[in-house]
Amino acid sequence: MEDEVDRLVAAWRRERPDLDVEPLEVLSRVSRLARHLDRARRLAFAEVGLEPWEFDVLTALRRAGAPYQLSPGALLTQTLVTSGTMTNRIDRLAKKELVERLPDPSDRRGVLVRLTANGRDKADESLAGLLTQERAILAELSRAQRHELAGLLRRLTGPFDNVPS
Amino acid sequence: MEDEVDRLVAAWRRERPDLDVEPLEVLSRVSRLARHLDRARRLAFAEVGLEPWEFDVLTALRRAGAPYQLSPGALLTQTLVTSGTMTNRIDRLAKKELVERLPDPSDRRGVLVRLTANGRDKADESLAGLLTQERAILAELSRAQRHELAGLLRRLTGPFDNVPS
DNA sequence: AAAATATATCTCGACGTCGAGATACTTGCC
DNA sequence: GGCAAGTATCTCGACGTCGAGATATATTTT
Repeated sequence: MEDEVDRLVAAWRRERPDLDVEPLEVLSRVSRLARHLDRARRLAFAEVGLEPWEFDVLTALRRAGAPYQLSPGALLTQTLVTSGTMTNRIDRLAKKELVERLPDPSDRRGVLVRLTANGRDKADESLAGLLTQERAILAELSRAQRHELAGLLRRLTGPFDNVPS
Repeated sequence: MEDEVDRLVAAWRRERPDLDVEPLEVLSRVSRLARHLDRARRLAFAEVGLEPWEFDVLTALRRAGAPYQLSPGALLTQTLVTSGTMTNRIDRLAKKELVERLPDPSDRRGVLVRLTANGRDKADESLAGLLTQERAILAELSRAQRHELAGLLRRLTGPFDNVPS
């Protein structure tokens, strides 16, 4: 099946036959697919009354395991947002009583963000919904193909996730 | 090489062994990689004095071929933003004299957005820079692997790009 | 040919993100 | 111990996006 990137690449080959646009075959698809996924996730989470950004924060805490707490800094590296954004997110989640802020006992500069019981329920509930939706999207591929795809993507994300930047 | 998604998946398997989180192996990597790419692109374009969103619009017009014009609606489907956003983008690009708005002669509701000579130069210049950067990221993979990866991604983007939604 | 429906674009207020700088505490070095 | 450099978080103004509604024109229906 042809997609928008096939059309995009064909257009470049016509307009700029001097350039090798092969990299776009992979990376433009990644960007566009991510955008489609954002939209789809927004719809799925609306049923649970959550925004995608709320899901990202709540599930990062949920994954940490009991007592479901992390520093804002740890949340930054997991969610790939800036510090100002995270402060704002925590404020809003605290106002909805899905998380609470505690002083870090081992570092007085620091803070710990902890999931409330309510927040934990939301996290569990929304994860199940997300997985159902993602399974439908991935039904296009066989199990072996999904594994292959995951492996190839890991080679690209690895360098980003492992530099200190 | 392990990445953040490997850690994420391992954490879920520990916390929620009852759930099958295999879909995350693919789709979380897509979302995270897209976010890394956004950041990298922002840096690359800054050298040319462009924002990523400006690149997206200018190159869509450039690809259309002479006379380098498209309707706002056509730009919407290519860039995956909403109509209000596109109006705003065109306004700002017009103020910088990279594009101009013309009435559509065949539909008086419509408008055509056309690249100026200046805008065309910017588009060409920034595309070359982007490709250089993307080639570096993709150097992790062999030519055959890149082709394989592009093919698998196409199976996922195809359904999104071909529904009338 | 009038009415109803559909389409293309724009308007505008609400919202989330960014990012540079500020603050407060900690760590390493002399 | 005291000072310099480093680190964690927060503050806040600027900016871009969203999305529902408004407007104008096209197309279809009766």
